[in-house]
Amino acid sequence: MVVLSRGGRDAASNESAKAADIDKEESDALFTSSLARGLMVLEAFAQQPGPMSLSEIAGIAGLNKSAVQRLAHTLLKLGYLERHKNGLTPGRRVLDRAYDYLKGSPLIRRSVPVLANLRTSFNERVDLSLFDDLTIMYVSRMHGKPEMSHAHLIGRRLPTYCTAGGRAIMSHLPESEVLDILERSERRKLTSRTATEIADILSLIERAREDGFAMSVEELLIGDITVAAAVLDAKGRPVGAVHLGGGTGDWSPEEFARRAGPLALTAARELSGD
Amino acid sequence: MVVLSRGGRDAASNESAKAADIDKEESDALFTSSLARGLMVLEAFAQQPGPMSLSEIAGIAGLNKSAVQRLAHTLLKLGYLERHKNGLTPGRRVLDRAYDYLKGSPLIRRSVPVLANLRTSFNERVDLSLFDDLTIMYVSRMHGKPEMSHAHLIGRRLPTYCTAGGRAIMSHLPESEVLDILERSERRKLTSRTATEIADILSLIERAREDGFAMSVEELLIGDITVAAAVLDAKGRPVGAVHLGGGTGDWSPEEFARRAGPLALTAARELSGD
DNA sequence: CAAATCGTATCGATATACGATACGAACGTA
DNA sequence: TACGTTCGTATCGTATATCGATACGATTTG
Repeated sequence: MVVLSRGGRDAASNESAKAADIDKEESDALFTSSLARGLMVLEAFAQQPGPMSLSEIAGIAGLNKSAVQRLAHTLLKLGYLERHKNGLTPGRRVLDRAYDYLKGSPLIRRSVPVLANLRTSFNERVDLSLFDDLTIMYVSRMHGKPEMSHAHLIGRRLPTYCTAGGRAIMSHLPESEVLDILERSERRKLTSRTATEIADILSLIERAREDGFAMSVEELLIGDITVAAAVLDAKGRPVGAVHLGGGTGDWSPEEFARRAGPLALTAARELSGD
Repeated sequence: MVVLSRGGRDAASNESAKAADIDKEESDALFTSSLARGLMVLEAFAQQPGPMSLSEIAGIAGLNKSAVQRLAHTLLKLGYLERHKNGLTPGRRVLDRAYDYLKGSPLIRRSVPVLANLRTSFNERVDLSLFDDLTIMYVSRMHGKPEMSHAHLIGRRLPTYCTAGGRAIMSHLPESEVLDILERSERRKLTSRTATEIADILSLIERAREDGFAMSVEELLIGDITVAAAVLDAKGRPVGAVHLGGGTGDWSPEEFARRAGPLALTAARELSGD
């Protein structure tokens, strides 16, 4: 019997917890729940970034105190947790694992020179994101003008439905899959200009399909304008996007699209076809 | 009984495996070895970044095939591993955990504007690293001139003994601790100019103690020159370093020290004392 | 000073992870 | 075509490692 309380599971993964998943896991002889529970302890810090006590972790992860005691003890010893004065925090070891991921990814490896060149020819923010269902995850950033670098950390996730990158990606997906994503997305207005109606988003995606790149003007952050083009794998499936970002103070949307769009598209094509 | 084969343990952690650790772990009722074994599966990718089969993982991690089958199955389901055509690779979930770490760290949070300003006033590479015994780990980078950005990824570790940051950090440690670090370090010549003799390194550290910052000229990479100052916690213990890097084509070591040294020191002080 | 909460330690029961084994598919070679 | 290897996957009886209730001293809080 695999004991995975609903609360803990939902807390851990925001998207992949469809209704059927739980049934699957319950009848899964190969599933090692000790490992899953240990990871739940780490995942608790997604909900509360700061230091936490064992009981707090237990509450968020949906585990009893004894389990958290043992699992945290183990993670502490292995460096995946660290002891601070106010409680436990994630440990530096997690960055080692992230490094392994980045180092092992051919896409990310190849992207370094391409993005660096892109930043040379266009002195603005350059990002690479990976497609992951309802979110896109930022994995690489080359800063443009320092005044525009609001803290974007590696591993940050943003919604697929309202980002330029997400829409560029969706423009390479079949309609049914796009609708599935949009319907499952919690489409909130992050700014007053965020497109949240499915019809509106579909027409923006259609536009992106024609242009080869997508644009988002102040939909995530006032003052920010982003253009993005999708990176495809060998089979033509979108796996990520190249983003170029600038400030509305420096650019009109039309100018930005004219200048940045083709650059993003070229770079994305260069990275495509692993 | 905690079954942790020597090979697997060593593979996983390069520094914290002192002789006593194994005895400790053997008589540790709280240690959850299933969790540890699961993490060993992930840690295998530190040795071989690319896609691996179950057997390959088993070989590197020092686990039998059945264990890897179950653990990998679990990690796969949770997103910590991904399936590629040639085998398994780390999954995007590991980047989520890294994000939690970065987001939860007050030092890293505070460093973003400071490093951005630093890059404004000094148009070269700016890094933040964290001290971790024999290595320092890079956690933040602001790129300078694109032509100088060789791929430095988040989570990369470099030796403490031969980096400017490491020596800046050691200049704030008691002599006994410095000697301990130097003696346990495998001091190799990474370039012809790498300082490897303990006496030489100690005098460089002494120099750093006087100046407030350390310098490393082509000790890691020919053509590269780095200056760094240590970031201290509230108790005055070094926790990391601010690095400024430039090219030997653009700077003489003396010029670079005169210009970059004080900037690194100021930034490091600004980040100190949490 | 009492109550709550912290981290830590102990321990018996049993659910759980273990690992040997088997099987079909895919691949490369003879 | 046939064979040998290695892959991923599935099964299962057993031993034990994990479980979770419980207890304790130290701190903190009201």
